[in-house]
Amino acid sequence: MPPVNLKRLAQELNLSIATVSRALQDSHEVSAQTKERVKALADALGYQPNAYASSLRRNISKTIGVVIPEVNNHFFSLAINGIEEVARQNGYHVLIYLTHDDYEREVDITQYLTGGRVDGLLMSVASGSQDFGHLQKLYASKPAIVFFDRVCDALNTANVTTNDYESGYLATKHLLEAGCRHIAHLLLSGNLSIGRMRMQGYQAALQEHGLPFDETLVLTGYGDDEQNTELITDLLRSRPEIDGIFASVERLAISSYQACHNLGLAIPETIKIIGFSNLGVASLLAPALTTITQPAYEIGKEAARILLRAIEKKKPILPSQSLTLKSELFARKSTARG
Amino acid sequence: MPPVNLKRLAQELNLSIATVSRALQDSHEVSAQTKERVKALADALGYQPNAYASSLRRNISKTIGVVIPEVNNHFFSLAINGIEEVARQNGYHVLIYLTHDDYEREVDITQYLTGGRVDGLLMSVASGSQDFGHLQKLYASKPAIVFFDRVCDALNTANVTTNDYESGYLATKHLLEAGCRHIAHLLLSGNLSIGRMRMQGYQAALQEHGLPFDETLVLTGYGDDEQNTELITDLLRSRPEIDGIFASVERLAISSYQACHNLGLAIPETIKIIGFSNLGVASLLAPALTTITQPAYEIGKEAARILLRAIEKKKPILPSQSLTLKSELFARKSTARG
DNA sequence: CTGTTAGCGCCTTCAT
DNA sequence: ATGAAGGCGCTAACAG
Repeated sequence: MPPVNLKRLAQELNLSIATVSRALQDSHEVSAQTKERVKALADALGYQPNAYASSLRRNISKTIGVVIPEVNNHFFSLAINGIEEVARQNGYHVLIYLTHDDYEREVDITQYLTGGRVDGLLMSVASGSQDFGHLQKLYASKPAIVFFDRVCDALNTANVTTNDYESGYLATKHLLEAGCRHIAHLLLSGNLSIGRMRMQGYQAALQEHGLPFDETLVLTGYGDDEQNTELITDLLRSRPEIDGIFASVERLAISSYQACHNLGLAIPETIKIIGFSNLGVASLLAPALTTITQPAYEIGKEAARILLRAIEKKKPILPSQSLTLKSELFARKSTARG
Repeated sequence: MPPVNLKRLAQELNLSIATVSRALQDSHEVSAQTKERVKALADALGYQPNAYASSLRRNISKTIGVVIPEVNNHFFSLAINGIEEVARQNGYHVLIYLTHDDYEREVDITQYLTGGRVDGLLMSVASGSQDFGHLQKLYASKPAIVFFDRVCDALNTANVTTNDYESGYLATKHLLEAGCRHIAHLLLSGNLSIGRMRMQGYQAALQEHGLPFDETLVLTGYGDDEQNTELITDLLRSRPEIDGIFASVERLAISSYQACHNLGLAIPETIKIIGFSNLGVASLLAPALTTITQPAYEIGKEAARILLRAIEKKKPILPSQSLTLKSELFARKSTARG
């Protein structure tokens, strides 16, 4: 059973390979009749063009890469959802790579990608990355790159982000207006642009309300959830004046919730918690926490759109194409009873 | 600036393309000295082999595809984690495709994949799929396939699953032994093997305890969470004798939790809930629900291992390589106070 | 040990 | 409207 390729089709139809190729591409310079014959046989035999031959010849792979820290995270999985959607609609394939927030892996991965395997790249940088040499090298090697959420300002390309500064500001203001006066701020280690932005918003809101910025109310968490719960529990125990918590990451909001639970502190009566969340856990808890939700799905879609447009038009991506989408604040649903 | 390919390296070194190629592959038939020279220059110029040329020539793509319903789901995202891990360790790339549990899309996707783009495939079938013609066609067209979690028995290949029947049985037994006598069972529509197995376990446990199987206690939910919460609320209102719920899917467990909350039914005093969950939400709630957790990460890893081994050895995958991993039951953590 | 040759399957001038 | 021929970058069989 010979393979089904252009040669095979050509032989069976007594045509040249070139004609068959053109017919399948709906070229104007092929008679309608021939087109029909060709397509009919192609269908019958289930012809599928060899993607690699085509890529090699045309120097286009119709494939994009997605490099993110992890997928087991509502934000990123929703983003992938959006990316896959846009890619599929445009006939693109999606390669996925996970860095696990590890700098070494990120470097490794970017090296694979230097080989023309992808036409473009969507990236959210690992929290551990301080040096961006690997990204610069990758960038120099061709593929279009769009960053989303966790961006790298060292490259001259577009970013799709959310209004992190403003969100941090609004979250804190929300707590202040609800009467909180001693608001702890929780964030993750690593020097992500995101964390910095949110924290600046937090500081701005405090300042606007004439409250001092107390560094000892800022807690930096790590990877392990249980450990974070411990840290927060300790903080709450030693600082009983704390009446509000602003968690810059969903997992820290959950840990806060559990810490309060462990200490028997009523939410929201004694302590109010507001945390970033992406249709994840925080809004399902009882009592539900107030959350700030990033439009993750839309972020993925928009980032993919910018990337694909640039690829199709063969134009470089400009920083001016960057987009900032708005996060939304969801106040706790009243836990209706009856 | 000419491109960095074998030709370029060969020219600069006054060697033939073949020798350069062999040197970069550490072939035994190249002098150590030449190897050094070649590698040095390759490094200096940042040579990266063109993946597509190599794939075309060798008819091997070092790429696998993952076809799953969705990624925004703890089970699948953990599984991808495992898959990506194993793939990366073996130098494979991972293409991802989402069906959104839609039969049409699944058919579309399997058609793309018939073109030799991937060496193998990991799949969890869409819940809507009744006809497996597309899978049979795909299977006939070459690539190795391993199913995980949601399998398709129509193909003669390996499956990686969990002990669904046993889990359903144990979950129900757990409730029975805790004193429940009227246990509702919640599952999703679609005729997935998984749902059937778990339900059978449920029935077996009831029978063993001499309780009748009451069809009116079985509720089939749909895609929308809020709607499901409504359905469950109605069920609980109209059947106040219900004292236990076995949810075959995490989202239904959450909906049950919220329905109880809405009705003011105490968990676990009035109603005990046990639900499948994958390090997701259910165990974080307060009170925490008892959960059955599938080893999703391990499932992904094992499925990928079976697949890659078969690809590397160029041997077909046999049903006898199927694996059944065990789910674990986690009783609710005592919500420690103080 | 190294070089020459011949494709993998496809697309694209150039010729007819 | 069709065909013939060359080559994308790489590998592998066959010489020497």
